[in-house]
Amino acid sequence: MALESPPLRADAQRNLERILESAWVVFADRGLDASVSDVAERAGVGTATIFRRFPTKDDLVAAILERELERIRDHAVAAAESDDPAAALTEFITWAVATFIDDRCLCEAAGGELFARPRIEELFSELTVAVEQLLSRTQAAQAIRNDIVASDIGFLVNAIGHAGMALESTAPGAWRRYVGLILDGLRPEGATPLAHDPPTARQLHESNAKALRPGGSRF
Amino acid sequence: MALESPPLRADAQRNLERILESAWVVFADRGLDASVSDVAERAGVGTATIFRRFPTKDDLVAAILERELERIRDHAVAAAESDDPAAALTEFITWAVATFIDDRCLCEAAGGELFARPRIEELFSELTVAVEQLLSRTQAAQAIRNDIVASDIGFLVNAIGHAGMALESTAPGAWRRYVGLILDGLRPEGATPLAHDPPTARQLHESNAKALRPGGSRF
Amino acid sequence: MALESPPLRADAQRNLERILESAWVVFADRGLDASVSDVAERAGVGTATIFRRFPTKDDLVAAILERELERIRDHAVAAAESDDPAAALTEFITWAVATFIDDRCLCEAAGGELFARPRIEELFSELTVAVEQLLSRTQAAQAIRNDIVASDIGFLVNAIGHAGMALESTAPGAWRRYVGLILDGLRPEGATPLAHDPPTARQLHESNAKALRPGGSRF
Amino acid sequence: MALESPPLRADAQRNLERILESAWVVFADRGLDASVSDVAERAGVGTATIFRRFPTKDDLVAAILERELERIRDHAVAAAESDDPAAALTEFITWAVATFIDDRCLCEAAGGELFARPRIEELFSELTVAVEQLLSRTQAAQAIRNDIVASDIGFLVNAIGHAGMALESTAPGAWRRYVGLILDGLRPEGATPLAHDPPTARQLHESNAKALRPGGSRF
DNA sequence: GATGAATGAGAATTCATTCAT
DNA sequence: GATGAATGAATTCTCATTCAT
Repeated sequence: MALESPPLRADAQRNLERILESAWVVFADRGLDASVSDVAERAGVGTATIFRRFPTKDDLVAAILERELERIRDHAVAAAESDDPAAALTEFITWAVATFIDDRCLCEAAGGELFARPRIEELFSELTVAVEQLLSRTQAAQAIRNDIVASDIGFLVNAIGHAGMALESTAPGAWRRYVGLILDGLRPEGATPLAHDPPTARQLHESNAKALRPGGSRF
Repeated sequence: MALESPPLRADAQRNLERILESAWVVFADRGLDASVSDVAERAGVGTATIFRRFPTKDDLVAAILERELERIRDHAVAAAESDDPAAALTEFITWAVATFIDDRCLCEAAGGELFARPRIEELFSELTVAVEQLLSRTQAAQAIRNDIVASDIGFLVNAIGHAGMALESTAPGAWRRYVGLILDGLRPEGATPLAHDPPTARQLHESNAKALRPGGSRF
Repeated sequence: MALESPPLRADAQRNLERILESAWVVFADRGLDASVSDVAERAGVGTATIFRRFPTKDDLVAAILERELERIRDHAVAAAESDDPAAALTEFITWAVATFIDDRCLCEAAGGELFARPRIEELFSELTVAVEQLLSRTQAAQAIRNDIVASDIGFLVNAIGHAGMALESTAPGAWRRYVGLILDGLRPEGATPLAHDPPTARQLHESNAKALRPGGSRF
Repeated sequence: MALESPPLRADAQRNLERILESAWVVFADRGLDASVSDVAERAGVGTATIFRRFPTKDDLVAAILERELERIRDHAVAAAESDDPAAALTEFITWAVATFIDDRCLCEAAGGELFARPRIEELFSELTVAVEQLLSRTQAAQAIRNDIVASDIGFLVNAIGHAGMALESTAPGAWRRYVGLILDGLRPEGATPLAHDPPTARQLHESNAKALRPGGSRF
């Protein structure tokens, strides 16, 4: 993620990748309560090897989140440049929810205190800019109501993604139903005034830190 | 939580109530990661007293959930009998989301393996019946699209409630915005066909058991 | 140490005493780097039992220090009331050095950050008052130079005690030689003006916290 | 620390010097609990480079101690040849205490098992000879009591140095007060017979090995 | 019946030392 | 010859649950 002065040695690079890959699988699968030992075992390394690269468990989780957020941002940027913004918006929201559903880690960390980290804030901000642009173009095409802002999309993706994930094992794909419902609600036709201002992007990711984990890190 | 043959002694009954009350406050406030000792301390009893009534922590949490579900079911039943089903539905959804937001316990447990317990399944089933009835009457009044079923309401309340809770500390009340959006999506006007069948009530609460806690209880 | 509202149960009291006794032996013997597990093993209890009474290892060590400081204070108070203050001062210093030598724990903790705890500060302050009184009476009898204050005695006891402890295994009792030397230096005859003001009592025990453990607790 | 057959390559020599310099700074500053990695980082070398030259951390610390002891011995030798032995003795003691206070490494290692190493024993012995000579000349001038031997000076410097170091952060320079007191105690006037024979030089540095670190190396 | 004490099984994290490049 | 990566053994501390009083 960051620029390491000397490029990592070949074997270390391999291990680092195995660690990230394992952490991604383990945390996506079992959630953030999974232990670092679980990650280490899957990666075939000792726990100390992980702690060498990632001084705390939070650092490891943050690294995974960064990769995920980079993917999401990239997707949003591409969507913002699409010829058909309305279709691109629909596709982006659907894809983003699917991404949440695939990754418990993303889902559980969403809005948590990890989002206060500079790099993550930065990515989040870039993501917000891209979505804002996508929304503007869609609104210009009158394909979405005008009172919607980027943080609304963030909220809804998180909400549907989180709840949809739980449903995935017994009713796979059911989440698509709710994405459809949300999209219907976002259309300009029949829109009624909304009861509250949208949260700012900062409110969206700063909040939960205190709400969900009053005593500090959950770990 | 079946009835024990001999009715509880007066002091035991008092203790039981204090335990439930304390557990409700503590878990609603600090989430399910709060320790049993915290509950015991607030209730002014020893931990062993709690474990006598509730063999495991899960049993205690389940008892709380039952009480919450009873309240929600009662509210739904009343709504189902309202003279103005459309208004009653709106009010019920709003109230239910607010209830989720007020109660971290409900929020964190929603859809988890605790929902597989018989008594909770039963309550859930009663709740489903009431909501189904409320929906039918609203649909008869053409105030809501016809492809919506009770489990959809359950899903959406859970989704908005969970995500809204996290937002509550920095953007209090912002969740009302999303309730409004959902309600717009539920209106018959401009509805587009949905991509997937709704989950069954059973799917809605059975699923997450495995999805969220593959390794058994989180505790 | 503190006043517990309900007196401990008989077995718990026994365990608590075994824990304190074991901790005293282990820390006195092997120093503060000894692990809590070592203490637990010697006490015949699990580590969690120790952490139940003493939330952190520091708390356990502090409890031991309190007991030691109480003994030292009591001794000082008795000395201050002696009929022969000069003899009492000599005896007190000798006894205090011997106490240091017997207890690595006292020796290593002396002046550390544990001394910032209220109860320990309080005991230290009481000790200081008693020594001050003992000194005044001895000075009135012209048996000790007038420029000596209580913190000087504290410093010297600590210095000779610490260095003497190391010597104890190969030259047992050799420390008495240096107590004698110090006492000669404290006599009024031939005293030359001292190069520096004495530290205050606070300086004496506040200092080392930062000097010796810049990164926080040593543990 | 014997001479390796082939003289070191130029770069290796440079590295060795940087390691020693860094270790001296780091250990003097942060104490012996500082990690080998810290030393390596400051030296700009890998940890393995350190362990190539110094098979264990103790070996590295010993190397530092040797350099310090060499300095102290040199100072003592110079003092022993002074024209004014009494003044030279005072100056030497003062300087030695200051040296202890400046160097946590020296202070923490003093008397520990590292002093059992041949090269350190040798240096210690040379130091003892020089101090003995300085003492003899001072005693001949009747400027110091006759019952004082070199190991006494060692003990006292260690004692005042160690305790003084802790005081340095809040009462800088206060140690000079105690050097003065000690010097008063060393004067022939008013000397009373001492209670114990002096330790031998060997006792002075062999002892602590067992006293302070019964379980082997602290590291 | 009720209590608080005891515990065992982890969890994160650190560090001296060894090994592959 | 030098490097940084890897590791295993410790250490402090937590918590659901069981037991003795």
